Amino acid sequence: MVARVQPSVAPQSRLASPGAGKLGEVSALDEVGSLQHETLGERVTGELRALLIAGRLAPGEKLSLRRVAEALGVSMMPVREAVSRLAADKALEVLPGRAVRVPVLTLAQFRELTRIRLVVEGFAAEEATKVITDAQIAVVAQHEAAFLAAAKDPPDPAAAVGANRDLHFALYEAAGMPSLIEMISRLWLKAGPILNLDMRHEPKRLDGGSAVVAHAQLLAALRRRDPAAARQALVEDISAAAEHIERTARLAE
Amino acid sequence: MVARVQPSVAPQSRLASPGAGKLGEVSALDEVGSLQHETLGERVTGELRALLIAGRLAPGEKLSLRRVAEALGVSMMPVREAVSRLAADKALEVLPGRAVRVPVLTLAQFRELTRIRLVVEGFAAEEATKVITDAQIAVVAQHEAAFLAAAKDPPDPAAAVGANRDLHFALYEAAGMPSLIEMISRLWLKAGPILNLDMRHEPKRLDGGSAVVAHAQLLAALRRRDPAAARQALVEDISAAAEHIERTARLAE
DNA sequence: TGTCGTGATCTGTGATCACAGTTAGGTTGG
DNA sequence: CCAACCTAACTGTGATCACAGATCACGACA
Repeated sequence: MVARVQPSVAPQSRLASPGAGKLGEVSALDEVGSLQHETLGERVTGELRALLIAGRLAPGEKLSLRRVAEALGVSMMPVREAVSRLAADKALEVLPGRAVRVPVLTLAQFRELTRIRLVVEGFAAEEATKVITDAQIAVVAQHEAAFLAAAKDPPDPAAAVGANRDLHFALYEAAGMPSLIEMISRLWLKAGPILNLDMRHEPKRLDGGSAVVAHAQLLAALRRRDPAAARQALVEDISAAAEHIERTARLAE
Repeated sequence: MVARVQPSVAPQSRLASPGAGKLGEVSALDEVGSLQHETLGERVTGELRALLIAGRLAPGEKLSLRRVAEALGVSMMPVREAVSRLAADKALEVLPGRAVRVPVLTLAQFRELTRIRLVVEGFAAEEATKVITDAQIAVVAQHEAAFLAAAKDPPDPAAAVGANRDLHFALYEAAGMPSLIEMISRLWLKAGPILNLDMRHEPKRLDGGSAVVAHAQLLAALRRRDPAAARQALVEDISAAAEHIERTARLAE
C-alpha cells in the first residue's frame, strides 16, 4: 500500500457524550467510525500518485488538465487541485506557458535523489528494525514472496513493481513514524517514473538481479534484529538499482 | 532567504535568436531576464510559507479562504491553490467540513519531527562542510552576527528568527543539493509555528541561550572543515531548542 | 435553570465561463 | 520546393456562481 496520506481527520467523536445510554452500557453510536468525507480532489491526487510511482507515466510525458478530467470522469477543478499539489512536491512540473508534464531528471538530480534516499530510507530501515514485530516481518516476507513470484518467468513487471513498493513501505511503516513515510513517498514520487518505467521495459533485470539478494539479506537482518545490517542491505538495494538506471536509462543533460 | 522554491522556469530565452541584432552586438533584449511569469497562486503560496516559518501564524489558528483572499487583494482562487499546496505538505490542514487551520502538533509528532530534522539537517551540515567555500562561511558568519545583534537587549524577536533561519539555510545551501533544501524547508514549515511562535513570546531565551554557543561551535567547525563537528554542533542546536519547546510550549495530547 | 431544536451565516468544494498565451497545422507567397 | 505567415485549436489561470455541510447564537420548551 502506497502511503496514501491519511485524511487528517481528527476523530473527535462528537456523537453522544460518554455514558449517555441507559444503564451505562456503551451506545452503538460510539462504534461507528465517522465516515470520512474523501474529497474528489484527493481521489484524483491519489490516482495520479499511484500512476507516477508505478512508472505508468513516462518522464517528459505531457498531461492536459481537460484530458485527465475527461478520462477520470470529473470536472477540471479536482484535477487542477491534484496537479497543484503534485507540482508543489515537484512530482509534476508546469512549464511557463505550456502544458504540465512529468519532470525529466538530470543525472545530477537523480544522483542527489539517490543520496538522499540512502540517508532517509536507511534511517527508516534502522529504526524499523529496532521495533518491528514478528507479524510485521511476516508481512514483509509475504511481499517478498510476491515479488519473487512476479519475477519468475513469465515475468509480470507491473506486479513486481507493486510488490517491491509494498515490501519497502511495509518495512518503513514498522518504524511508526508517519512524517518519515510521507517524506519517503515523496521521494518515490520523484524517482518512480525513471525507476519503474525502466523495470517495466527491462523485466529481465528482475530475475536473478540484485534486488532478490538484497531483499534476502534484508529479511535475514530483520529476523536477527540487526539494524545496521538491515540498513546495509537496503543501501545495497537502492545503490544497485541506481547504478543500473545510470547505465541504461535516458537522463537529461 | 527562505528556500522559496524556484519558479521552475527553464530560461530557454525564447526572445530573439542569438545574434539577431545588427553588427553582432548583443541586443538589449538578451539581458531582460525573461520576467518570470510568477503566477498569482505562487505568490500567495510564498506569502503563507513565510508567515508559517516565521511563526506569525499560531498553531490552531483558523484561516478562511475568503478572508485571506480579501486581505491579500486577490480572488479566492489563488488562495485556494496555495492552501491546497500547503495542505499537501501538511503545513496546513483542512478539517472535514470546517475551516482550514495551521496544525497543532502532538508531543509525539513534534518528537518525530525533531528526530527527522536531526538526521536530515545533520546530513546537510556534514555534506555542506565538505564543500563549503570561504565566501560561504563568511555569509554564515554574517547571519550569525545579525542573530547576535538581534538577541542583545533590546531583543528583536522577529529579526532574530529571520537571522536564525538565514544562517541555517545559508549553511544547507552550501551543500549544493536543491532537493535536500526543499525537504528541509518543508520540515521547517511544519515546525516553524511552534518553534518561532515560542521564540517570539519568550525573547529572553535568545540571549545567553544555547543557540549562541551552538552557532559558535558550528562556525568553528566550518572553519576547521570538520564535518563531524559541524553535524554535532547542529544536533545540539536543534536538540536544545526542542527540549525547551517540550518544557514550555503547549503541545496537544 | 438547563437542554434541545432551529435557522441564519459561514465554510470549502465543484462547475462553468472568460481570457491571454502558446502551439501546431495548413496555406500562401517567394 | 522551401520558408514565412496566419489562423484555429488548445493550454493553464483566474473569476464567478451554486451547493452541501457545519458552526454558532438565539429562543422555546421542560
